[in-house]
Amino acid sequence: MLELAILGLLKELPLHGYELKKRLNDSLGQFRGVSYGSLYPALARLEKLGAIEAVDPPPATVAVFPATGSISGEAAAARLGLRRPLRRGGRTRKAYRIASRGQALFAELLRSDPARGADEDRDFALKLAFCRHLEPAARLELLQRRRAQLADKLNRGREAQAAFARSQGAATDRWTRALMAHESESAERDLEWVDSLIAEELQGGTP
Amino acid sequence: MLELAILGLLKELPLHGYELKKRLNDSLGQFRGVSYGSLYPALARLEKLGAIEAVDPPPATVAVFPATGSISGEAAAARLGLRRPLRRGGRTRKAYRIASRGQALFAELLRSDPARGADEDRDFALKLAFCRHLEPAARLELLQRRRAQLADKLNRGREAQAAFARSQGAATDRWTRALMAHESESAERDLEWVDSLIAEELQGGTP
DNA sequence: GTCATCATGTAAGCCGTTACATGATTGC
DNA sequence: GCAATCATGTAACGGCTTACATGATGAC
Repeated sequence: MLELAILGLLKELPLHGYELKKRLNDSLGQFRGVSYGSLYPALARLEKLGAIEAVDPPPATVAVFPATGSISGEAAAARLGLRRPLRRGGRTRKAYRIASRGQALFAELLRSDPARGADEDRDFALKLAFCRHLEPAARLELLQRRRAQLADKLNRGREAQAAFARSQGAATDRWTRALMAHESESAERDLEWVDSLIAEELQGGTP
Repeated sequence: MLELAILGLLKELPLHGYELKKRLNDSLGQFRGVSYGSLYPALARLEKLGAIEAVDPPPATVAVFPATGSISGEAAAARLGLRRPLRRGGRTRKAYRIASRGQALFAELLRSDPARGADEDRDFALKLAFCRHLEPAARLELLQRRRAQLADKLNRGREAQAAFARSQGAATDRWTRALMAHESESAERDLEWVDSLIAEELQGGTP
């Protein structure tokens, strides 16, 4: 999952690890708490696979250099092979860009079978955040698989609720009862929401 | 987290690994997909800690022997030290019961700081499922910590939403927009729900 | 000159998954 | 006798967290 997120972010623009971590931390909610100890090894793995490659003139922070100016200067310096320590930021930055194998891997991960168990919500959220890179049919499939997943979850939830109601615990444990009811309601709402996304998708645009 | 769940289940009655897994899988939703490869080592860890101990006459499956009959027979056999292979089930079962250190560990885990990051939802759900074992003040604290956590999440979500709206992506990526909006709504509803639990708690009973 | 921030990495340890090994009992 | 289910474990592997090591730049 981390790989998918990295590839998705690098698909938009080359970034170095530190910046990547910042974006993972505050843009994709699921990666709050991702640490260098997992990010850098993940980058190393992806580089070894040939999915990403170090890009010589790391583009400066977007906000600072708005697409004009010193970037071309850095590119020129890079062409001359200077590779000098960079102005902004400490220790030499190592920016990565996505390679064509990475594009393929990204597409594959985005279509891959949904995670089973506890990660399924996050898995879907991540894929949805990048589903603009899918063609409509694949996007629809993503949504429909999620729909099935939620329907399953709802069924299991209702069964568990019913079983609990039949058991001796139900009388004394109002918290578990409340929890189960709330989880079922949440699943129902998620289901309705996914249905609305599917409906939008089928009529090809915002309603 | 697995330890807490195990202790919580063993607190009600002694169980062997296989049965424990079944209950984890279909009673506690979060442990769908927990495997023997994690369950048995967890039991071994807990046993080494002295939190649980093997109990000699493993009680037969609850539904099969409703609290009368062969259980006392097994207990008698155990007193005689027969320890013969058990009637129901294959390879000799090894049931565990919670020990007093386990009671302490359970209480400690139940009051422990909430997980940070991706696991926070599950962490809370699990603790709520066992919070009947907490005294009212500790239960209230659990709920209030969860409340703070959700308020935080909601703030971060709204910020991310606002940041996204200001960025170039908002125009083209309706899925990310929808995702963020839905996640904020979910967090709001969770917050209201926790508030209702807190209110119930403060007036000391079901409303 | 020193502190905060930027920046990259490694090492130890934990825990979880998958796959494998083993074997008893029940029902057909 | 064979398959399904019950039952317990181990081994290999992967990946994440925490903590540590290192070092440059810019602000004060």
